[in-house]
Amino acid sequence: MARRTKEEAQETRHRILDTAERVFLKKGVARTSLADVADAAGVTRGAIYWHFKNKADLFEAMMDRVSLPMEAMVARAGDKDIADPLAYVRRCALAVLERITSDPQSRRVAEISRYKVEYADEMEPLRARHIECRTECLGNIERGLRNAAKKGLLAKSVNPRLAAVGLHALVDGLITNWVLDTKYLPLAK
Amino acid sequence: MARRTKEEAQETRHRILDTAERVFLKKGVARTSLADVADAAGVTRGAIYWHFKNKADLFEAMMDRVSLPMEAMVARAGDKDIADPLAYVRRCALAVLERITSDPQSRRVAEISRYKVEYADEMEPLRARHIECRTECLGNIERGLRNAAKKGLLAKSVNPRLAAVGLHALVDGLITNWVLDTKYLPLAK
DNA sequence: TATTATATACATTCATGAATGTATGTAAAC
DNA sequence: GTTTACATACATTCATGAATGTATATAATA
Repeated sequence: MARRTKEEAQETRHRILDTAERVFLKKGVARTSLADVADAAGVTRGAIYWHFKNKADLFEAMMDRVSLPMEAMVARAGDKDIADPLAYVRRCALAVLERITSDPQSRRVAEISRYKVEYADEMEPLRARHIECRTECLGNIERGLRNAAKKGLLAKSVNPRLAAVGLHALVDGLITNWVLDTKYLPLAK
Repeated sequence: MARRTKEEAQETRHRILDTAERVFLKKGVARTSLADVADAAGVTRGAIYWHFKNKADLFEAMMDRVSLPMEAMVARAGDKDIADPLAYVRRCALAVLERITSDPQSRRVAEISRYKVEYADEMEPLRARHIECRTECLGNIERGLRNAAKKGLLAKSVNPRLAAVGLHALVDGLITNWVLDTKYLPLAK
């Protein structure tokens, strides 16, 4: 096929990513071949190999589209200059839940990352990245809670570390279980 | 090879299951072929196909070995004749965490079920079973909390349903994250 | 401005290597 | 003698990655 203009190329790239999301969700990452994605996207494998190195690379790009913004939000929870850190942490947690439940793309990706991919072999690096991200996230929450305690906004009896771990686990568990089927109804909190 | 006695056959069956655990954990379920499992277990694929229908069947049998006992324990949380239902629920949660952290087999299977398998295609039935099990588990916890409230052991301001969902999500999240790397330290609670 | 060169954005083809399920063989247990 | 508990062999079906083809956008040049 003829060469496309740069904008058209970006368009196909995004189409491939969108399609990968849907196919991965349906068949699981391991069982979908790049031919599956290509067919569903109306291109050939050649196009995919042009834009991405391999399936792991495609997967990573797909994840980054939604996880990077989320990470950015949580990243500021530990900032010193936030007036009410406790409220910020709370809003963070709620915002993440709200986003997952309202934005279909976020929901799809969350479901894929929890039920449709195996963190082994060539996906192993993703696992490392996941751990790293979580560690950072926990650190930010902990710092936020510590700041809150300093300002007298949080009882000093609570261990910031354990509270951070607990909150994180709770949110993570809620997402994991809500994504499983939407009748689980967590939005209340 | 020569025919084995019935006990020997059961032994092979268990060996296959044990081996599958380790190989699934290492390579992920989708990427391990039955030949991989057979080689590691010192048998041929013929043996596996004799004892199990296919990979999904093998996987299910492997899961059942550890999940069935756990389910049984939680199943009694809703019983009417328990003296302190709140304490029982609490002990249940702690027992599950204790088991996962102390029993290597439970830990392996937990890690597999969370990070090394994709719930899609022929594994889809497992997803349905997972949902069903969770629903039942939530129901039991909720009943337990409701019984506790009736006995005045629990403040009536807490919504039993939401509390059950929250507790379940918390435990689930803790397991999910502890299994990721053991330095996460949840045992405190 | 017209021409040319080159990098781009794919499509097509091919070689290779699994993985699966089944069918069949076989020797010992029962 | 028959069934059991496997091993072996085979046919079929993908999936991958690389190699190659090709037409055009774009930039450089004249």
